[in-house]
Amino acid sequence: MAAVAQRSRAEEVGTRDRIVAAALEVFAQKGFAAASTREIASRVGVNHGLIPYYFRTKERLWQAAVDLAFADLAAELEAVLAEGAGEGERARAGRLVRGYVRFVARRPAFVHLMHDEGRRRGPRLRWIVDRHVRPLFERISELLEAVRASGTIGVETAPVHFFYALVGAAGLIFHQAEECRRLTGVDPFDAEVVEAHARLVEALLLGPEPG
Amino acid sequence: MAAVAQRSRAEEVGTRDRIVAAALEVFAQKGFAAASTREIASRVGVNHGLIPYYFRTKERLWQAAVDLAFADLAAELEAVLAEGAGEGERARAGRLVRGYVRFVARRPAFVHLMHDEGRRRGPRLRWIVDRHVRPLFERISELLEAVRASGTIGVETAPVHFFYALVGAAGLIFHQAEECRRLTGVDPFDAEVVEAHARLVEALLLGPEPG
DNA sequence: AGACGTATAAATCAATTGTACAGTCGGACA
DNA sequence: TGTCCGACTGTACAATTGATTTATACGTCT
Repeated sequence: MAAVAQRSRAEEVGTRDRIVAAALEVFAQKGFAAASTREIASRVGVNHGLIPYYFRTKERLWQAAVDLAFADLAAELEAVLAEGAGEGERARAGRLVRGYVRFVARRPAFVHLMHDEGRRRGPRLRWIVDRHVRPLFERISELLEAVRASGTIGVETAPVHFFYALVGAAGLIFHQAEECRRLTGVDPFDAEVVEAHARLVEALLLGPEPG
Repeated sequence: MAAVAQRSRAEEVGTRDRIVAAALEVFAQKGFAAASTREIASRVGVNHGLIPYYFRTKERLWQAAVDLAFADLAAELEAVLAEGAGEGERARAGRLVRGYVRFVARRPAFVHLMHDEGRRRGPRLRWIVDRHVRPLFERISELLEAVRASGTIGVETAPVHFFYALVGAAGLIFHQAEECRRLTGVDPFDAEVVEAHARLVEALLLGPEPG
């Protein structure tokens, strides 16, 4: 029942999971269309025939990779909001924003994936929005709405603007990290740079902390 | 010397230019790797052998398309800043931000291109940064710096953060327009939505207009 | 009118891709 | 010990790709 691989029981990770992890990296780097299942298999060091074997199609492999990325994000946000339980809305929103910035800095594959898929109509967009993005959007919108009600932010703007302004301001520097390095010499993934960006995005979106 | 096409001199546009324009669309939609020169040629209605004939390689065609996109942006920003000549730094920066938002709404191909190429090291990134992005970055940084000096914005943050926060907040909703539609039902390219987004981004980055 | 060069088309090539398939190996269980 | 089944490999195939080459048609200049 354990379904341990024949090859060497020393590796507890399981070939399938390693394929998914590699797929996330490659899909993030190249985008869905340009990513090749052969490269993914080659990174794991297995035969490329294993991909149709485990996942049937490239698309299903992609779904598994996306599930992995979003599970990671959900865990991060959960933890961040749990830490701030009992605090005011502004403080919790601040935690959320900073937590999101740190997350995309730690897992740039997530931003790459979203920037790749969010722009093309098709079954993959439908799948990712309905399964992953919508719950996230509603959760974040709720919180932003609460902060807005407390008066820090201008009143007349629809939540969708805040959402994309937040996600865009938070993520682009990491999505285009290579450009940023070439352009300014700054490495966005440097710990201090990440923190500076987190503080800036928080300040831009939520205004100065009261008190 | 006029090099008018043989086929029908009625179309003054020239096959080559029409290929470049189509290439910009296709590269923006699919990304460099996934875009096929055959589809580009097919959109124009010419044989795909014409692309190596005019441009030698796919990469050079891409460069021509990028030049076209940035020429468009430069003209827009030039016009916007000319309009605001003589105004204060805050007002000019406001014009710039709103102008940029309107531009990416009008020419989403620009954002798509940048989001695609800004993330991968390689000759295309070097080319686009050195040729197009750096002048833009310096121009915008200058203006933001001037505004910052006037005190509206927090002092301790490096320009690179503002730059990517601005570009990200301004562009993402248009880059991921399909996602936005699916997620919220809102069409980002609707004129009123564009204006609302422009106002929001201006307010977030530059603070309330003094006076 | 004839030569020439440019613009376009058609056919072709080698490389890469996702997927299908047939086989091999090794442990579990009888 | 022998059979079975899941994990894995290697090969093959059709489709698509960027690029090369060859052929054709038209305008221009002499």
